[in-house]
Amino acid sequence: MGTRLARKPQNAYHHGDLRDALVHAALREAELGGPEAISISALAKKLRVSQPAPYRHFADREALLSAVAAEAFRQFNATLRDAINGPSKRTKLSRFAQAALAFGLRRHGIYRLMFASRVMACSPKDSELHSAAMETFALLLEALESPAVGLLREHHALQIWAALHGVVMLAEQGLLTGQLAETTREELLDDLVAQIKLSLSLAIKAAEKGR
Amino acid sequence: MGTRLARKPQNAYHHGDLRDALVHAALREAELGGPEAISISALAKKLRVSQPAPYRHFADREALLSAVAAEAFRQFNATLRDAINGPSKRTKLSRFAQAALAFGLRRHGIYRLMFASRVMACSPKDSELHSAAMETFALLLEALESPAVGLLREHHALQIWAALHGVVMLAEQGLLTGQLAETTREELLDDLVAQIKLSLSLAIKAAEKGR
DNA sequence: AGTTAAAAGTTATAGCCTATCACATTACGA
DNA sequence: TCGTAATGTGATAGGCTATAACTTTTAACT
Repeated sequence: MGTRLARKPQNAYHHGDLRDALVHAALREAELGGPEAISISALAKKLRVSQPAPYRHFADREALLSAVAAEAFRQFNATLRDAINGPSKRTKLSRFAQAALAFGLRRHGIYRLMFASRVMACSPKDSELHSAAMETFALLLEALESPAVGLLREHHALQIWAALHGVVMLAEQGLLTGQLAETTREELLDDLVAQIKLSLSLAIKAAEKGR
Repeated sequence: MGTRLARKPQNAYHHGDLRDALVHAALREAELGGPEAISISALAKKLRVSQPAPYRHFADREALLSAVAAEAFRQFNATLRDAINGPSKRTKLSRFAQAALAFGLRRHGIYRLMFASRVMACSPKDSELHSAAMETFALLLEALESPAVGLLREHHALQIWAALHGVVMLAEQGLLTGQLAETTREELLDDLVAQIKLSLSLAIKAAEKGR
């Protein structure tokens, strides 16, 4: 599927499915250059459409970025779901972590777009972006496989989430390239998961003793 | 010190210290709007200088951002150093973590600039930016107060660094505002520090047993 | 089927931004 | 003191976002 053709009308005037075509073309751009590589006018040119046409579908550039980020989150979620459900000797959480790291490094332009804070911060709670991101969190909770409930469970999920995100961000910036080789990254992650699992079990024991 | 005046020449033609003035004015802009709020021409206007003048001091916008990020790292480092050396009942590491989180949240525009990956990735190893960031890492190592040596020490430092960075990033994006209140953040951090300390001591014991 | 309003696309244009060119002025070392 | 490097200026090219006014389809209602 090369140029993402229109569905019904091949007539010159109406593109047919410009909105979708824009999102996917933008995703391809971001793949390499990150969010700042997305230019509305460049996309219009590439899709053989007049420069202001995209504004029929998106209020402004931010709105497009938001839609692209939402799509990226959906792909991210699909990957994570596969990792969780797929077979492995390791724990679900470990598979989740490795998959997230791999996604973040392999598709780092997109990953950066997903977490470009303005996009997340400016989009309202009911947006598709927000709900897609929430689903990611739900997947993490699922991967956690913890008997803990309520706040404790969420608390630990957040810790893992933060640590994971931090590793990806640092790895992308080459801050992990000091004396530490690339192989260290996966090791680092496994350590991290093991460590959090440990402290999680300790916390649960403490909580049980408490009540 | 309002407008960051020239040092010697008050004559209209030469500004005197335009480079420095640009960096600090840009830092003020980024304080609110992050890296994307920095516009060379806007800065030139604000400093009463012609629009192309900044290009005498910076090859392009990226170069300016890089210099600004370096200055931001220096301020970050100063804050962290104070936190480490200052008095507190808590551990050095805890103080370090709390200070880093506070900086990241209070000055989140700047923090985002510091870790805007293109800036870091594109700047060469010998740049002032890179060395400033390395000093941050050195401070973390100092705060760690661990008897561990070599790779193990660095390994744990990286884990903390990543987790900390992750928490800041997530907090900035409001991803921590679900059911979890703001007070949870500090708690989260302390848990995180405690947990890492724990696993660190375990790892050291294991290493000692190993040799 | 015919009319009409909404949806989706077009050309033209304004305004901001980056960046480069050629030229002017000042600072400072030989 | 003389000249060159450093620093600043006006002019200009080109890209991008965004809006306005106009045109062409689509499809919805009678």
